[in-house]
Amino acid sequence: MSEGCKRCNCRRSKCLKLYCECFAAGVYCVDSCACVNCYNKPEFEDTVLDIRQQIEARNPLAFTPKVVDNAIGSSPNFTEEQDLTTPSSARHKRGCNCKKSKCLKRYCECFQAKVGCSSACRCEGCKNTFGVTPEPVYNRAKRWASHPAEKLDNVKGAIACIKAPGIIHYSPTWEGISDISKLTPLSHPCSRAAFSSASSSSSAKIPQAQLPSSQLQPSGAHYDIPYDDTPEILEETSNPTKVVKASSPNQKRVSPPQSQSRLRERSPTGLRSGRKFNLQAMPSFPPLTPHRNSKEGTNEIENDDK
DNA sequence: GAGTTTGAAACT
DNA sequence: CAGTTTCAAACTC
Ligand SMILES: [Zn+2]
Ligand SMILES: [Zn+2]
Ligand SMILES: [Zn+2]
Ligand SMILES: [Zn+2]
Ligand SMILES: [Zn+2]
Ligand SMILES: [Zn+2]
Repeated sequence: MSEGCKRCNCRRSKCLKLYCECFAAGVYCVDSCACVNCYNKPEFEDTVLDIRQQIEARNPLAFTPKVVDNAIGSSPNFTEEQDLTTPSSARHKRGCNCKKSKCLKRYCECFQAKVGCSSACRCEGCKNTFGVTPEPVYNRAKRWASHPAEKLDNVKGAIACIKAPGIIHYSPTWEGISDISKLTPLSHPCSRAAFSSASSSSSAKIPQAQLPSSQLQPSGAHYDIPYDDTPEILEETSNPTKVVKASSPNQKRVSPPQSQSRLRERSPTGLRSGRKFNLQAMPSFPPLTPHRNSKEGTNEIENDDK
């Protein structure tokens, strides 16, 4: 069983857009992926990183975990273990925008992540019950901040629009405020896949700068995100042998998206080669957003026709 | 397996 | 920022 867990099945994104689950997760595609024209491979590391940065520039949180657990650091409760009977205070940072699924199918990212909807969600007719009353626990309904967001449309028989737990802070995008990064409880079905936290050596932990004072920033400028989560994403392979790179056999680093004119098929356009440097022995992938490079030029990808 | 539905991501 | 298009997964048959 279990053949390799199949991953993505992209056909037109070259696995270089967030449409690709692998790319979005910050990992390279694997053999079990059924993608076509995949550039999300180590051989195209340069391109992958370049595109990643472009997307990241557009949305700094693009590669941030979509779901975060608000409970962490929430209360001084050191209970730490919440056992498995917690209502899961985790929530989707950007929320969903479901219109027809009522957040009861996997079309809904909240549902798929098994987390309750929150005020960040703009779903209609939400019936998602995750995050609330996980079980018959003696837990009183904590006041979930049910958000009145939803229009009062006709409620077909009482609705239980439960949304977000009280921890929700109203914010333009609280997605930025809580980045605790901790989630993805997904157990990787596949054997090895993402990393698991390198524990190993001690030293190193990059505390990174932290803004001591308040970081409350209502709206306004997006100077820098409040905190950058720690999205470490790595990937399988641990190639003990050597780093890829340098070798550059005959691969053509190409860059795909150069904005190919809107002509059908993205035209091959010219290539722009630039240079980028980065990387340091990465286990596998994109480091994340630890540093920001000014710009990178880049390469091009071969685009294929339709 | 093909075909439809769905909502995020991308684009305008 | 909203409207539209594109995309790949979830779902249905
Ligand atoms: Zn893909
Ligand atoms: Zn893949
Ligand atoms: Zn791929
Ligand atoms: Zn939803
Ligand atoms: Zn939701
Ligand atoms: Zn919902």
